[in-house]
Amino acid sequence: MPELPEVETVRRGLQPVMEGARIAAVETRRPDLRFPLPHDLATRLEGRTILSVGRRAKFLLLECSRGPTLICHLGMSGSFRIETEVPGAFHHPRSRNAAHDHVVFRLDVPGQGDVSVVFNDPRRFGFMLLADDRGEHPMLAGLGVEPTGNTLDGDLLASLFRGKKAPLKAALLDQTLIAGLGNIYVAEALWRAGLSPRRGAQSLVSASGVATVRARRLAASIRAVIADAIAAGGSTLRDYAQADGSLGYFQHSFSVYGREGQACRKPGCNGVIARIVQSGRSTFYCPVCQH
DNA sequence: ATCATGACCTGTTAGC
DNA sequence: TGCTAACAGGTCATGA
Repeated sequence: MPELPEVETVRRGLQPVMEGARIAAVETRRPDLRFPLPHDLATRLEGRTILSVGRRAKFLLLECSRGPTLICHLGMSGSFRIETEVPGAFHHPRSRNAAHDHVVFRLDVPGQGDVSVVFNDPRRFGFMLLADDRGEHPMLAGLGVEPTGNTLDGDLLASLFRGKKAPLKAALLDQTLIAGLGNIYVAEALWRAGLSPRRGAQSLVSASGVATVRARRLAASIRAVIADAIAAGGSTLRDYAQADGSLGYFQHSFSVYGREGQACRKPGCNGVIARIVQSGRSTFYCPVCQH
């Protein structure tokens, strides 16, 4: 489900409640998600104060007092919801299915009293890990650059793609190169850049190793689509919702994702969006204006 | 090393 | 209407 913009949206929803809160208790309703939950999850976290709610790529990072950092990944179907003890309070769209509530954080929130943050994940592709006391973990060590901010430019993209035989689609999904893009935003970025997902990644590098105009265009497109999606609160597919229950609306801005058979939205282009499979995943693109 | 594929799970939807 | 197959935003382990 969640790519970087969705995880960032979740982070922003959790931050006002979790940051500064004391973890009173951690309840785990099953021993594992994608990986076994840390056996000492509760004992390491209970009694600690959450110092910050951060994000790296698609990982949420809860940095706690006196050491531990909880690393959370939402996988495909993970979500958090915030529950206050007020009767009749708002119902999160996913709270219907409490069978998939796997981890509950009981928090003591200054000024708000008792609040629970519940992790729900039907497919259980999500996971939670504990980093060491420096906030480091092998799962984070190999991650590439963030596509936010202005770090990612044509030159950096060219250096990442040098010698890469993989198609652009696969290279952009590679979290060790750029960290945080997923199936939706790769498709959208390539459409904005007018580049075919089938084009070899190394074709964006000139013979001398310098960024081509295509590399610059793609870097700009990636940054723009990620920034736009974050500003829109991410994309809400199916009934996925943010921690506060509200819905993102970037899905209304999709140019290619999920639009097979529909007209290309590029002004003046008469193409029809196609769907192909690359690396076992759907790729949507316009065969007319993306080369 | 690099790349593509299958596996992991459940829920929803498209199609017969 | 009901059953089945395909598909879903991610990542890891495998084998070519």
